[in-house]
Amino acid sequence: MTTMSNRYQPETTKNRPTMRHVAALAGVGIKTVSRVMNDEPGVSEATRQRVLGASQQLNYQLDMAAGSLRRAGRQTLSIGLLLPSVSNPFSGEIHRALEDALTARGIAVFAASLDDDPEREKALVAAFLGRRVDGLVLTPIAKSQSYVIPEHSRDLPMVFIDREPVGIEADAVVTDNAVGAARAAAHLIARGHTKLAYLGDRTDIQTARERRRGFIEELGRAGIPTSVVPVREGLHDEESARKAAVELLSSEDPPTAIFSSQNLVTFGVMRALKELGVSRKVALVGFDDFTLADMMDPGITVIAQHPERIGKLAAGRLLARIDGDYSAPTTYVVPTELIERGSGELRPAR
Amino acid sequence: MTTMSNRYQPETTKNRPTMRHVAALAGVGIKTVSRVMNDEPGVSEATRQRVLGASQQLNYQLDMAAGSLRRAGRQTLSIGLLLPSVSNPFSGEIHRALEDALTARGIAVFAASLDDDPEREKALVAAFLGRRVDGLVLTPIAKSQSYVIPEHSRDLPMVFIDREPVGIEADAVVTDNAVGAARAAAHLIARGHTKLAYLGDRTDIQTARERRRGFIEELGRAGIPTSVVPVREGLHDEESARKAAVELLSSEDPPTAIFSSQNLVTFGVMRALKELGVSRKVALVGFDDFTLADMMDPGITVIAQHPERIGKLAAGRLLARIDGDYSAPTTYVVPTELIERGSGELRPAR
DNA sequence: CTGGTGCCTGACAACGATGTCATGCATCAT
DNA sequence: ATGATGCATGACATCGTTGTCAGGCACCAG
Repeated sequence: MTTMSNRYQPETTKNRPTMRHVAALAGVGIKTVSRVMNDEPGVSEATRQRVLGASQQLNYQLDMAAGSLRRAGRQTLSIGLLLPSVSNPFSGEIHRALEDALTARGIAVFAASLDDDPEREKALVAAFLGRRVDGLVLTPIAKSQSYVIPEHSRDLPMVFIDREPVGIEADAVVTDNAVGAARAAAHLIARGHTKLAYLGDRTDIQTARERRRGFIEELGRAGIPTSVVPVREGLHDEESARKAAVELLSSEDPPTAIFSSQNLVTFGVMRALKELGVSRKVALVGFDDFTLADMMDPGITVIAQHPERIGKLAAGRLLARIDGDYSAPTTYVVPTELIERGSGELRPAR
Repeated sequence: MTTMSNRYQPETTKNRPTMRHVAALAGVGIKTVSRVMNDEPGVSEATRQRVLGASQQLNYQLDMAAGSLRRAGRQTLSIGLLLPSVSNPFSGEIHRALEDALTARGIAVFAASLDDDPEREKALVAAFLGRRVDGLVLTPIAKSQSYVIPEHSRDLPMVFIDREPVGIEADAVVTDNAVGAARAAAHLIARGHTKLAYLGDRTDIQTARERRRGFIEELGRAGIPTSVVPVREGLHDEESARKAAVELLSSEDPPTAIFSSQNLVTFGVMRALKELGVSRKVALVGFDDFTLADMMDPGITVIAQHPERIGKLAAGRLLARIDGDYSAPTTYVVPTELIERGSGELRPAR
């Protein structure tokens, strides 16, 4: 019987109410509803209240996707964030700092993990782009980021974090890896060490290479022959690092100090030192801080990064680009901090 | 002169190419482009190749938001995830497990932190809803989640994690808090302890209350008068936990075993024990596992939760709901695991 | 009373895509 | 030759919203 009568009564249906439903209930045009929902001027207070009432009654909510389809500038108020892994504490800190800066502006964050997989990097970026994000914050892992050049030249805001991109000129926020590693070396040398060893991550990771470079160069500056310095690389997990450290420490001329380029490697070295009973004899400085480092015995001296600063800076750059900053791309370098806790202050046994 | 001629040449403009651009370049209708982009049948191979070529030349990418506006079911292939904090390792693990299950289906994840703020919970849920997510995974913190009833009754897939929702019947995936805490108590009692203490988080947190209940009830079952058991609550950070523990241990009749209900509390207790030099005298079992727990001296015995299982289960439920499972809401309980590392196996000093 | 000035308001097209449906063409059986 | 069949294709309406623009009404000055 009633063909049209209840067409706009979403309470009965399972469908979300739209502006038309609200407009019908309030007895106004949909454009007026749009004006009220967007706090635009030009609506009488009486009408405003009626619309607000109807919208609450129907539990109406603006569809941002539909809106941004038509709206000038087409912003979706969402950005894509690509991290090594969302379960990595370092990434988590960056994520959090970014989020804080962006939610203040009503921007939501798509987060995804790339697991050192270059293919995944491209696929996830494509997934973000398909969702029309207003910007990207990426930890690059693929050999080149030139695949995003088309988007970048269309002025899609884009900031790379932790590692600098290759094949594209874009903003980046990175840790001062080389300087941090050099500081670790200098710290150990100043404590009398001459037999230092470097234990590092896979060499295809830019930051790992930078850390090695900084460490080795500092040894060179101190006059230590760098060609004989033990360098063990390709360590990507705790166990391989532990083995490498045990091997090194059991050699005939073991190092008196170790620098580990990354958390998991540091953990592996700590295990090796404990296993061999030399935690208080062999010095250790690790790159990157970690929870409970001060509770170890001895406390672990580290070169601390500042993920929250990286996140905050990246968010700032991204927002500036979103707001129309067209200045030349820049790389921002966040300094590290050496935190003394004991393990790095051990002196070489005579 | 040429008014329309270069209207569809996005290479020259800063605008994203649309289907019309691709269609114009390939010399076909936009519906054909749509068919090709969506792998729909009914397109000759020759046409297909031509469209694919044009789309690659223009670097075209489907606009999912526009598509889902019209598409049946209106799926956006994105979900909202609300966590205590994205920088919290426990949350990170859940996030990661969820992501893995969802990206396999092409679903992207909006992640946000709520920082124990009930207002933020509502605001963030609203932000997700405005973006037309296909589902929600929420860690409830507000007193009641009845505010999402409208969405829930519109069949928006929704799974609560870590804590059960209040004021709404919906799927939930939680840790077996009471049983885990009881197991900790039983473990300590079996080692001869009769003077146990409980150090816990804020009592407005459901999981904290459950853990206390489980712990205390187990003491009761063992015949220990529960009214005199020291219970210190409202500890939300390391420092307050440390102070509480020092105070407790310095009292005239100190406990011989401590159960801490949460990581930060465990850390605080560890500090207190170390400070007072009783790490090897007072037993400790902490709820929730943490990195390097086995590297402490002694290793810290914990009731481990399984965040990855929670995430995986939650993802499974969400996908099932998205796929049209209309069965009654259920609460899934993930069991805990006691991991012996030393601190929980210490016996009371005679 | 008339014309001008604002303020509210809604009709309509458009955003970029997909669902529906009609059309054209080649192929095939009769 | 004729009608039926099936495939490939595109015109058009539509999704929920916003930009544009024109119309209506009240109010004021002359």
